[in-house]
Amino acid sequence: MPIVSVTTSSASLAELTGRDRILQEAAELFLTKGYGDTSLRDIASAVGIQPASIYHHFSSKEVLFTEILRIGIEHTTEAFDRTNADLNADAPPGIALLAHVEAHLTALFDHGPYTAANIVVFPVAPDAVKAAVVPIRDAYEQRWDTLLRELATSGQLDPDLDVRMARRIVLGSINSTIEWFNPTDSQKDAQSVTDLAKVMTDLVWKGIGA
Amino acid sequence: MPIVSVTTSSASLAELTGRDRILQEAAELFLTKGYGDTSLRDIASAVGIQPASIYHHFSSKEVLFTEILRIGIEHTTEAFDRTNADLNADAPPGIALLAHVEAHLTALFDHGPYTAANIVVFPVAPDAVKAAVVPIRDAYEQRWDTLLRELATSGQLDPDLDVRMARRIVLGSINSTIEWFNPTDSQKDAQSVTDLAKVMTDLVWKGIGA
DNA sequence: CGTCCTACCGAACGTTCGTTAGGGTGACGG
DNA sequence: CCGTCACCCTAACGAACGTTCGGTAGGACG
Repeated sequence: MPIVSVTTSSASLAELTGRDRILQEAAELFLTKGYGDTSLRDIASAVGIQPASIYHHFSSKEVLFTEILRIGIEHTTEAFDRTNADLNADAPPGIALLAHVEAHLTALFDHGPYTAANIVVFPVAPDAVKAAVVPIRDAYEQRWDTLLRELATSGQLDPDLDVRMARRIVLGSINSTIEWFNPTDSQKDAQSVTDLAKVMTDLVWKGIGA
Repeated sequence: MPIVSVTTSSASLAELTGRDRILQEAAELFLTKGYGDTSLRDIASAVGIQPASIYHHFSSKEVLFTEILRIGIEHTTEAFDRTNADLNADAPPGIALLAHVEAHLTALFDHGPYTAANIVVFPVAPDAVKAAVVPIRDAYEQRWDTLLRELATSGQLDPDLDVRMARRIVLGSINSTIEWFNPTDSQKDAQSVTDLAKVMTDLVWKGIGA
């Protein structure tokens, strides 16, 4: 059971109350304007409350931001574990990678600002926030290390690539898609997250060369 | 001739004077703490001058930051063009990609904060800064589009991958290395930028699958 | 009815912010 | 030798910042 309830992605903004509403609006603002340029007055006015009211739910701006990052990682970690549970034990290794890439990307685009903030804003976050979040990040990254190590020992991964470096490259590559991929613009470029996952898995697995 | 002189990477911090010194220190601070959490007083004290003195060289904080991003792109663009000029016309396509990946990565790690800020801080930069920088970014990205289109028309690129998307994936992948790669820590993990370029080129070209 | 507790408010606190005004000093060209 | 300019200074401005404090409306519970 999670320490803090996590808002489901299906809940619309207006349905949220109090604390969850603050988290949602704050996450969106932090993501677009960064930490330092987002004031508690910005957040409060987006929610429709007074700045002082935020302190009823969070003891400081840093704590609020840390909680946002934590929720984002929690979403992603749960998606990873769910995928692991769903995966057939004797599934081909390419399938396992694809499934986890898709799970990661789905978490990334479904829970929008929470997960995205971990990639976009975390690198320039205050040291105190970083320190609080790093352990949770590590736990998630170790899941990937385990996955990639299994692929390597089963001979399906280039042995010249050490696992930690491979994980960094793979996660870095798929994370970088948040800078340009938008699952909601269903224009002619129309691509679902599933399509993106396929493309990105192909990239890291087979490359783009013909 | 560039509008503004660009500091060479070999110049040490102490050698720089006035304006260049401000740019260097500001770039480092922006990169680590973000835009909003870096004050002009922070920058001034790092340089060893008074906050007001910055206004002799830059008309505002936004202009200073914009100039840093501009210099970073300029470095990268020049590295791209230099590589193009050096490349033998009949070089194999794999070599061309490798050369440009290496040029990009070298620019990324050689001119540290200037180029890195474009990846780390730009996404959360103030709108005015973004608007000023986007055109210069586009010019660089179009160089990559041209390169990838040449690889595609010569049949060496997966035809299912459209050029713009391929460019985003390739640049996103290699840019994401700044989050973890450090060329200066010559520990057992010792790897030069050249080594990294080789690995990243292999990734986007052939993938990590065995 | 009295007593909590949750969720919020209005007002203010001290601090820090980006920015401006105006002055000084040393190097250099006429 | 005088002006000009580059470069930096001190001092201060109003605005905005994170945060604190005392208070209040309303529901739950005895």
